[in-house]
Amino acid sequence: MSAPHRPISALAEQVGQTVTLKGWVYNTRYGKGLAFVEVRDGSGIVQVVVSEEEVSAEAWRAAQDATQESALEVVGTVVEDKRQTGGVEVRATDVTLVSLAEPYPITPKEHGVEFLMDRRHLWLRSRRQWAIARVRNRIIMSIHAYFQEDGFIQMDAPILTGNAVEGTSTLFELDYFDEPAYLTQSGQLHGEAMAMAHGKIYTFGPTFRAEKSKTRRHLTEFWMIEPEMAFHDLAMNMEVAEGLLQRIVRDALADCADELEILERDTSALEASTATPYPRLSYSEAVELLTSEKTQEMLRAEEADRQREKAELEEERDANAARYGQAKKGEKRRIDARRIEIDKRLAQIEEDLRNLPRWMESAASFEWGADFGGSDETVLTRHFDRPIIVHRYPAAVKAFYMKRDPEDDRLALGMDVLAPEGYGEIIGGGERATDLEFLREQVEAHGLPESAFDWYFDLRRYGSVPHAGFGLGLERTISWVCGLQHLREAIPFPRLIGRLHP
RNA sequence: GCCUCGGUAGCUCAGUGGUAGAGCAUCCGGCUGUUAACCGGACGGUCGUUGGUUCAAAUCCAACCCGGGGCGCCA
Repeated sequence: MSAPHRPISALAEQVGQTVTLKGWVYNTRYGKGLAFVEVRDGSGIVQVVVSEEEVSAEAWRAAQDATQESALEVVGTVVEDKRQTGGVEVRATDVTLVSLAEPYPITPKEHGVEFLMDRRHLWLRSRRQWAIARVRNRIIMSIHAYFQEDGFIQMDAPILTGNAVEGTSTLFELDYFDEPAYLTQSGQLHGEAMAMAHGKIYTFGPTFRAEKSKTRRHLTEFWMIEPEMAFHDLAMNMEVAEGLLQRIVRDALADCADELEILERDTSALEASTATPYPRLSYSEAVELLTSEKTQEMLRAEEADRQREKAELEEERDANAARYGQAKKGEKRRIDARRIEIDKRLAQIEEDLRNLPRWMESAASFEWGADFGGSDETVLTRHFDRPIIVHRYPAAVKAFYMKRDPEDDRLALGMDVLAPEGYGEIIGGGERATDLEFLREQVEAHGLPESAFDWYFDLRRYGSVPHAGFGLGLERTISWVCGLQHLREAIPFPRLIGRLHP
């Protein structure tokens, strides 16, 4: 039986004690008679110092052999050292190699997206991916806590379904004992049935969309949280959504400070989202803001900002290039690294400069009745420092089950929550129609097969009540909180068009 | 489906018609405290594929394959 070992995250409380660590080699550095081995164990990373004079020949050999990601068992003394992250290091008295790793493909240097995605199973070990997974876990727990503490019951909607909910999205079709079946694109309709049994429920499960989207905001398989509440109207629905996001951000800021620092997240940008209320704009108000001179001014200012930043970066790049020839090696590496950064940022600025005129055009020419495009949503959110709730959309652009606004029949009581900083729609939902005849008409008008909805119509026959709910996209929420550039980092094994492996 | 950018060493990239390059990784040697350690050396290439232009193609042209980003759609 092997010795009991301690998690690295607990070492700070064990200064002066002898401990046993089990983990993997994250990085190594060597001096004469001295080896520095960074060990990670899933809970954290610590530097182990191995001195040739202080350990056996076998242990010294093991430290020399330890390639990146080799598995190790280390016995040593915890020593305070303020230079280290975590404030401690371990002075080894014994090192045993559990397994020697072959040359590891993911080095501590830069890698491209395709290379890393092909090795996603290994990439998960990297510090940044580790931090994202921990924030994901924190967010999941916050969601459960928020609902559980408020009397919601977690229930599961089926993943295999016989019909498309909204009739618009492209679904993954499969063969179900010679019948066509689909992977669910939403658990909402079943959620409504469960809410009529329990009052307040939420589902937490995978969702599938077969759209051939190639953007940083789309996955073909993602996780969605869908609360559904009986005796709730649109205003109450907004309060639930707002409270949920507030809880998620508060918990992440309170409990994931280290992770967000690893991710270099600007947490001050998240602070505003811990305070409610979040601004509520009706669709019509949003259209007014979108087409306003204020929006044009904001976008012009943004364009000028980009131009200025572009000029500054180009100047810095040229200055670096000029002194590159005489620079020493270490300096050259710094310049190279900085140039990669500058080039990346410049590419983004070029893209923004191409996009901004189109955004201005799209915003200015927007006409009441249309659905917002991605850029319109982004433009709207730039006026605010926290999520905004847009409600009462034209019925024509929303799903068949939405309740109409009693004060304006052109409108549906739907709502979208748009995250700040360009993260877009993270919540979509609304108040559901309660009238059987209205729903029948809508199903027909949308060209959907009435037979598929017989059970759904029953919910309006037997005790139909006002009710509402929404869907929260987990990965989009994680991306926002973590400040990610792409949704694919927010889930352990992302499924995208052209990506089913590993 | 459309638009756009890209594919050069294991990795990240430079190389715009004239003998294929750098840093890192790997291996060897050096250095008692390193933080993407550093210093010296070695190893490492059908320049995505096919065809064309040319005395000569990584470089120019065409088609195709693969990937990034954007639009539409949406969480």
